[in-house]
Amino acid sequence: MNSTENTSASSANFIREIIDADLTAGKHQQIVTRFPPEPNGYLHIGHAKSICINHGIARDYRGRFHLRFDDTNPTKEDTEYVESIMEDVRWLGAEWGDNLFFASDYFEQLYAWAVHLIEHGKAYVDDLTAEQMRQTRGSLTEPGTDSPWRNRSVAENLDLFARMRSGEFANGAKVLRAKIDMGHPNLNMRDPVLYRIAHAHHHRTGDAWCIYPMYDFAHGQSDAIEGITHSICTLEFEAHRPLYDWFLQNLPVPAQPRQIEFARLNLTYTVMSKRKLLQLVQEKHVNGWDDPRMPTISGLRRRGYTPEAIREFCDRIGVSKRENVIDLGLLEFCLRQDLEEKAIRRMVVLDPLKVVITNFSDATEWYPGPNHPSNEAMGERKVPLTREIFIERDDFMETPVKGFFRLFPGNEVRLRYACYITCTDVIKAPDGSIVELHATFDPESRGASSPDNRKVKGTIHWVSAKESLPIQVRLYDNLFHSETPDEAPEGKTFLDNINHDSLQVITAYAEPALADATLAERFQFERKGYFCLDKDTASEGLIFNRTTTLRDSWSKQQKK
RNA sequence: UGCCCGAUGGUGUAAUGGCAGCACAACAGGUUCUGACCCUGUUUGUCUAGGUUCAAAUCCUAGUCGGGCAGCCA
Repeated sequence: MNSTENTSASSANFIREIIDADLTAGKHQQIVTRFPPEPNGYLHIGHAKSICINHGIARDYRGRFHLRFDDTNPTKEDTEYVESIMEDVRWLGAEWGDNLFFASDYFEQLYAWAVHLIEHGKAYVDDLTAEQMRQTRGSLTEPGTDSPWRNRSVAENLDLFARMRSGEFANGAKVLRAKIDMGHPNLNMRDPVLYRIAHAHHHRTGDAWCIYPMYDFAHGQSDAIEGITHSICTLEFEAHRPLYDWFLQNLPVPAQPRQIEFARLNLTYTVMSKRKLLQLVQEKHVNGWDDPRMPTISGLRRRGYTPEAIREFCDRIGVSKRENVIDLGLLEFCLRQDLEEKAIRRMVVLDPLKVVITNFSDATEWYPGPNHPSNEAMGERKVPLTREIFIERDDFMETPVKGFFRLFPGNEVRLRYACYITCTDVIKAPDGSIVELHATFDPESRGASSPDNRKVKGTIHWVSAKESLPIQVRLYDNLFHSETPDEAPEGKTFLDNINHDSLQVITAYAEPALADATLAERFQFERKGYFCLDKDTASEGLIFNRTTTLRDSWSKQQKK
């Protein structure tokens, strides 16, 4: 059972080493992990990292994975978030089975444990205001001072705490604090607040409570109740670990979970804090939590990312305690790797330039093309060729630069799957802009190869002008033009780093077969990128999101 | 200024006293009915200074730099 040989791709990391050591020491029969979101926002790619770590460990060690909502602050939480979080975790493939929990389910037990602390002289009701408490907490360099209410009798504390629960006091009038050490070098140990009064409606417990436990008083004990063996969280909770352990040692809890911290994920060209993401949504810099430019799970999903790509990414970035900023390029690499295999190939012209094949009849000829270049099982479809077609405007250059081997006057290229054409004329508007091209095709090249096997360097995609389908395409770019949007100069904020050209909506022309697209499918518009149908399609006609572009060594070379 | 944590190519991550490896990126080539995919090759690294040791990325000491902590948020 204590298998350290992982069958999956997940690699060893310092957390797994700790678990291996604990197993070797005989501390556990089974490993139990959990993902503990607060339902106050949507999940993002950083949460995916945590989910993958926790779920991956439970899977590889044949243990259990719990989904537990840390819902101890009714003023910020909502069932809308509970639902979106469950959908996202499930979509990522982290199954929790019957192990769905809520910290609010433990409120009664937590209350009993608070009473236990009071009875043992380890907690007291304090009448200090929030402001007074801040002033007496001391500073980073100076110790705090004891509250004048610190030495109330057990009986008085018991009475007061019961009255706090019964609703006798107003918000903020009193709190329950642990009696630890106001001079402790770790600020979290300076008599931390355990319970605060909040006459607020809770999304699950309704109006049953008007006092709510703080995170510190709820988290570790919830872990203990569920038998969590390793409570994995991010670095900012490191300073809370002594307190986490203090509760476990001073309360009759059924287990002794171990907290382990790792560094959260940071990605270039994006922000990851819940507060900032919420701000982007509320101030309408994006169109909701699932805007395809958002790093939220729902945004990535709508953009066309796959759970497999995200999981592969989380696996590759590793786990450590070191601050990190991962190159967005790695996420895109994982995406392309997955989509290359899954995407159905289609031809779509995003920026059309009309070409008249002057020696072509008025008939429509249908040519077969595979749905995938190396997976025959994906089948094929037929593409209609007519006398007038559209090609990509940038696949033509009147005066070609060095190295350009697509269409230019006198040059022959292959129309993918169809035939060879040679450009004969360039038709221009009075202002000099190119409005149309004339070309001739080689009848011998039908099927996209010729009997003489002559070399045709360029192959371009195209659609029939007559038989194509206009579709709306949404082209996305990074939401921020800065690699590190959080780093704004004096007087500026991350909002000043927003890329205002991150969304471009165009009309493109697609081959007829694309009309059958479904939400579940992924497409590669050949030579242009990966795309997927957007959910808006239902009401407005076919709408596609560009998930990401293809690697493009030509344009990269041109920029030099 | 107190306590805690961290530091390996451009980025991320291995090496757990014994040849600094892998991936992404970059660069150069090959292949190609996608300038995609795929294949081959190249460049780039142990924060600094001492110490322990036959041997240090790894252990010790000091420093430097980066991060976290003073919510009745999580």
